[in-house]
Formats: sequence, structure tokens, C-alpha cells
Amino acid sequence: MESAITRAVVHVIANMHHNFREDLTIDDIAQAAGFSRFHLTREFTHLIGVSPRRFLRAIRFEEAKRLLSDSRLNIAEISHTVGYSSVGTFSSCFKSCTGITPSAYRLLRSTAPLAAGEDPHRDAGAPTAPTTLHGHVQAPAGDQSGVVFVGLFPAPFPQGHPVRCTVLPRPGAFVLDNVPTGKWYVLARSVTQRTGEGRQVRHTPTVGGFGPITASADHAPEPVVLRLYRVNLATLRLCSTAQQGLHPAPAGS
DNA sequence: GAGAAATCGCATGGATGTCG
DNA sequence: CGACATCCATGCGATTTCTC
Repeated sequence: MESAITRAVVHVIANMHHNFREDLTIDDIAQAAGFSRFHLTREFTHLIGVSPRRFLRAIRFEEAKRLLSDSRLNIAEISHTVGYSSVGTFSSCFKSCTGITPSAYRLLRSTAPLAAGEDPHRDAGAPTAPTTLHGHVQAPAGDQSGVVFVGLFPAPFPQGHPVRCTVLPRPGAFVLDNVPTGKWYVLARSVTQRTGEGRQVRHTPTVGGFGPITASADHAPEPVVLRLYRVNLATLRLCSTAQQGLHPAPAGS
């Protein structure tokens, strides 16, 4: 049984996805949800792991990254498209969020499309711990989950490309090789399978997460267990960006 | 030299702790 | 669950730097 505040948070997330291009304020969002901004901010941060403002910013940057990769719009047009009225703000925030400037990001994507496992955030000279992460994905009871995407992210939500990822034909054991040094979150999502005739097999999508885990050259992370749970469509939008980054790749790439 | 993009300083609004 | 106080992250816009 979902609480009122949980439903409100789900509503807020859906609202953010629909209106991120507009000048949304926490007061507007809270008022729409029927709670004070104080209470909504507290509960949102508790449930999601990041504040509403940071979450909204992440949505905007996901759209910005898509436009930088797929469109010919200049930086100013993209900054306005995703809700920033100042190119300067957009540029500086993009750099603080991703580690590179918007133009550098576009150049990177145009000259060498990212393969799964490549991380534009990582300093090319930074040491990479030869660490392997082992884990197991568990489907909820009675669920016939199909293909499962498993990704390693720097945040508790799937922002940007995964640092490492793999694809499983069904819930079960997985291995992520060459895990870089740092603190990471393991996020998973199952997707629908197709029948032989190309028709969708209908079942409830599931997601799961674990973390943070710490990886270093002298500290291999413990094996993790990801329990998938069923989500409604509004919550699922949280994970929509994961699939953009989780290109099918050999396990452990 | 012109246009595009990045940087910087300041003002504003959001995040957080505490109390009712 | 709401209100208040305080700190600080974010956004704006002017300025500077870069590229052609």
C-alpha cells in the first residue's frame, strides 16, 4: 500500500519529466502535490536519494546530452530548450555535473561515439583498479522478467552513461570487470521480451538498486544482490535514461 | 573582427536542522 | 506536517576567451 507522500513523489517525478523545460520552482511542485515545500523536499530526498532540485537538473542534462549528440542546435539553443535562460549557467553547471563542457561533450560524441563502459567523466590518466564486481539479480516472486540491464552509476539514479554495464538474458548472476576506483551504485532494470512473432510479451517492468559500493585497487567490493521490484509507469520514467546508456555489450565490458 | 562558448561575481532561492 | 532561521548551491548576466 503506497502512502500519500509516495504517490505525491511519483506525481512530482512525472510532473518534472513533463515540465522540465519550464521554470519550475519547488513551491510550484509542492503546491501541485498538495504538500508544503518543506515536507515534500524532505520526503523526496528520503525516497529518491537526491533533492528535487538536483533531480530536475539531472533530467535537464539528460535532455541536453541527447540534443548535443543528436541535433545540430548550438549551445545557446540547447540551454534554452532544456529550461535555462542563461547559457553561462548551463555551461558551468553542465561542466560541474559531467566534468566536461557542452562543446567538449559534443565533440567527444561526434568523433567517437561512446561504447558501453566508456566514461567521459573519468580522467584519462586516472588509475583504474583491476576490480571485478560479482552480483546476482533476483526477480520478484511470480515475475517472468526477461532481459535485464545492469549498470554501474556514480549516483543512486541512472544519470548519464553507466561506467560499466552488462545485459542478462534473465535475472541471475552477473559480473562487471575493470570497475574503476570510486564509490558507485549498481542499478538494474528488466525489459519486456518479444515473442517469436514479434509481439510484446506483457508483464510488469521491474527495477532494482544497490549501493553505494566502494572499489579501489586494494579493496574489491563484496558481491551484491539486486532485488527487482515492480514499479508503475510514472516511477519507471526514473529509469528511462538507463536504457539510453545501457547499450547491449558483452557481459562485463 | 564577429560570433560562439566559457568564466566569474553577486543575488536569489533551495536544502536542512530544529521547534511547535 | 508546517514554519522559521541559516547556510550554501544555483542561476543570471556581464565580461573574457576562443575559434574561424
